[in-house]
Amino acid sequence: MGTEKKAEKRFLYIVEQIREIIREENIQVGDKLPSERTLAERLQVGRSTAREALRSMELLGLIETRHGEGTFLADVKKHQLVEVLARFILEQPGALEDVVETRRIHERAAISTLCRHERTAHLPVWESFYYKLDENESMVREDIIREMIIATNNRLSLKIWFLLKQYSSAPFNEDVQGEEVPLIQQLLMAIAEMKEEEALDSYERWMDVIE
Amino acid sequence: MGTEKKAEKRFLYIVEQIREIIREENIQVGDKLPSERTLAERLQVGRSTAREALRSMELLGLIETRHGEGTFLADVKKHQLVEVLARFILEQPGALEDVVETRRIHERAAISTLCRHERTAHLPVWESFYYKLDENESMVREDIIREMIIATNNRLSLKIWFLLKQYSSAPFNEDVQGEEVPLIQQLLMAIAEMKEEEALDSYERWMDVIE
DNA sequence: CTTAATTTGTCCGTATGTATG
DNA sequence: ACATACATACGGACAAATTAA
Repeated sequence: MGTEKKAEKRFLYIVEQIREIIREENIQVGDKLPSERTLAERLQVGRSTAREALRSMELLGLIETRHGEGTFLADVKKHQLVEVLARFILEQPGALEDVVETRRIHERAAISTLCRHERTAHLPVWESFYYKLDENESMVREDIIREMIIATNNRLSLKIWFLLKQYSSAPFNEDVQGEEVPLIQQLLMAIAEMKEEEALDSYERWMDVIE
Repeated sequence: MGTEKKAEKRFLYIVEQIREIIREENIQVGDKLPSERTLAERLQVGRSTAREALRSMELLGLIETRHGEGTFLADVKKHQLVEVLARFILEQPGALEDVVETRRIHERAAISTLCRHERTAHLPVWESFYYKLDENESMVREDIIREMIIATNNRLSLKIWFLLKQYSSAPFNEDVQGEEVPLIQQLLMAIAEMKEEEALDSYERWMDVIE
């Protein structure tokens, strides 16, 4: 009753159960999870089994364990999984291109969405970006694109983008450089004017420059 | 020498070690890894510790373990991490709309890509679909769209789409019904003629009908 | 079909290092 | 300094599944 789900793997089931506990107890980011022994007892499994589930979640960056202190719900931005998985992915030919292309899919989609709605096309952020670029203020690429995806209000797309960004070799966390400035300004202007095609075109030329 | 990396966490270090073994022994996708006991002995750790590392890798989709049989190197393209992350995201309110929209993002991107390349725009599959629809043969929606994404040759996008499809409420596995037929035919025709805008427009109207 | 060996799945007891009060 | 709570780690034991003889 209630817990009748059939999971092929037990520890995957435990991961599910821990997720449920997090939800039921309304555990927020940074909060402490029940201890290993408590979890094991509550879920009616051995400590090793509970530990295997916890370790898996840790490698994914979902939780954070501190020796002698406890287990805590992690901020997703910890992304410990990235370094581990990136190495695996990079060893496979052709995979990196897929990652970059998929990242771009989400970026293009965000730009299209912005251009198609009055509200998102005229957010004060875009003007603010425009003037910062004009005044040669230091700006990071990923901040601009992140704002765009955030504005679309699709958190899943944002999450996927955030993940793919880490796999991308592109220097996304670097400052905007010389010849990019006018291209980004064109992009911002096109969004404000709701000219979708022009915006996407500026975007493509921007990407051609930095990669 | 060689293994002088300082890992805060032991099991992360073990994950690295296992990776090295995979590389050194030239273990290919589908091949069997050394048994847990062998690994533990080779890496000078307890079996529990080795298991925690293996389980972490399993949750990431890097390996596959079969009870009583052994541990095998998995195809990384399975990308189980997306699935795990997605489940966490889905608990947030409004997530379902995000899923549907994100799924559409990948579908639109595929259609755009198809229209922009001679090779993908003129695949025999599209003609075959067209005539099947004409002759009122039974066709499933997801088969058509899946073929489109496969044709773009972006396996990551395909994986994400496949995942999102499962969470979508849309009856994607059902047969194509009456009024959809002409819309899909328009879509297929537009792809063959490489008319991107027309194709996307047909796609939107198709989606409006079924959801 | 039976049996034995191998391997993963699970649990427990014990010992140790670390953080907190 | 001490006690408590917790994660870390090891190794043994047995169950369950698979494979091969």
